[in-house]
Amino acid sequence: MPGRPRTTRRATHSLDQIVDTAIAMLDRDGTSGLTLRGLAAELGGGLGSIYWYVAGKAELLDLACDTLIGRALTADDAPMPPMEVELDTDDAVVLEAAATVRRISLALFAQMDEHPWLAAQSRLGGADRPNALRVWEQVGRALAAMGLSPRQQFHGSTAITGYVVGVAAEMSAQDDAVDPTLSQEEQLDRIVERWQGEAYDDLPWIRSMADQFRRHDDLAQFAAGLDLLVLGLVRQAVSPGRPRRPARG
Amino acid sequence: MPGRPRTTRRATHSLDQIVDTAIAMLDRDGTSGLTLRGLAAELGGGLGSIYWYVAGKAELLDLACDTLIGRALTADDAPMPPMEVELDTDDAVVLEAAATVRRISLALFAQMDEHPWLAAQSRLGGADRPNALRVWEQVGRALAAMGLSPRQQFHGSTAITGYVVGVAAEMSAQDDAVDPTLSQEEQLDRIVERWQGEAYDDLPWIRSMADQFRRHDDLAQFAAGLDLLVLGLVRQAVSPGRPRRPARG
DNA sequence: ACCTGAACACCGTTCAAGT
DNA sequence: ACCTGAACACCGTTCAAGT
Repeated sequence: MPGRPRTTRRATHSLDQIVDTAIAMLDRDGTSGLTLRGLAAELGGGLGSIYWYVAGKAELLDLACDTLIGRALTADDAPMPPMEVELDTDDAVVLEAAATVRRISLALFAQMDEHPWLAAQSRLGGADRPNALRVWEQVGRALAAMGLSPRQQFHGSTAITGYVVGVAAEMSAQDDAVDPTLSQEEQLDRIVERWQGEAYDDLPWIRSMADQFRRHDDLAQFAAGLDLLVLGLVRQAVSPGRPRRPARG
Repeated sequence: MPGRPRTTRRATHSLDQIVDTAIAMLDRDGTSGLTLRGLAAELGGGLGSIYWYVAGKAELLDLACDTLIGRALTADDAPMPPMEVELDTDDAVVLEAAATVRRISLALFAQMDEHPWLAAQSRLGGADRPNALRVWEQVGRALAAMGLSPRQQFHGSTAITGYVVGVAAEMSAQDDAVDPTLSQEEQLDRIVERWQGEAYDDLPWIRSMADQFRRHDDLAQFAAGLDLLVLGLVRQAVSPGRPRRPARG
């Protein structure tokens, strides 16, 4: 790994500028559309100079991902749809922890919704992604505050992070699959049309979902499954017959 | 899309052979290690002949993925860890549907565990993946049999499929991140060691998970989160105040 | 300390030519 | 109908040479 610039004396680039431009290119052209040559051209510099700032394309992608995950960590404007399931407890600490898990997950989803290439790149585990680790930390702390056992904390944190990345990736891939020149409306029509073909004759359930699919909302869909997980975690936390959570602090 | 071979008269290749060899290469070398030149060499033929069977690398990957998903659909040897949560209902139809969702999910996970490149490629939605669509269909039918509303079926099916792909992808990525020449034991040690470094000084929760992580089991971890989702779906199905599910048949 | 661009070793894809 | 391999248009990465 090359050194990061300590002084900006003669630099015409900066790491931040490179990463920001890379993110803009990724948003426009997708992961395979990000090219080091293209990036150099966009930056108005030579191809090789990028290598003074990052070790290669993989590290550049790591940085781009972690930058956006970092924005999710500090975002306070992520949409927060109301919970549709009853958590069925009045334990304020548990409820607050559940709200924290929801808030982080929804903020992550908002970034992955805005940047359709992100979910597929998001190894939230794995080192050299400091902000991803911070996501894990915050989810884990919330589950600990709920009073879950260490084992439940461990399993619960991977369930939440896996769910977020997986559902976002599926949704992003679905959007990629259709002609992007069409309107949102027409894309949905095109897919539902395909479901009427004879290839789907033995997939009646998918066909029956045409109505749901036509008026579906990615955010509501994401939140619905998330809340199933949150509900399950809260049930574990308040289930009788288990030792109470330790006092905080 | 080129035609598929109707006769095998003079063919030295077949589509099945190409896909199977590609899967073997993917297992050995990963997604970026699968090369059309390498594949041609392994098949003992020319580079161009592959293009008579598949339109390109993307279609080859689609076929490889869908082949393995198809194996998950017919597998009856996938490990089935017992449920650790109480479903708290004796409705036989609901319990059977829950078992079906669990069985499909665990069979998919088994494939993704065995083929670490699979999860990252798995757009389960999206057409031109017939077996993936069949997974969706089967999960959806089970949720319908539970008596969930169409909206709950729709949200539930994306939650399950998203969870499976997401958790499997995270676990596969984690395994990639460490030196594969080391033993399983040593890889875990290496990661936990890193957690003791000062970079993790403000990530105390992650550090506290060292014990859990050292003796973790991917399958148990996957099943634990899956069961949270299944529990949530069953709660929705049996919650009072909703119209009963229609009789079957 | 930071930048440049030619050079290298690869890719996936195409296609005229074969059998 | 099926196969071949040279040719093309790209990649990411390296590195000697610049300022």
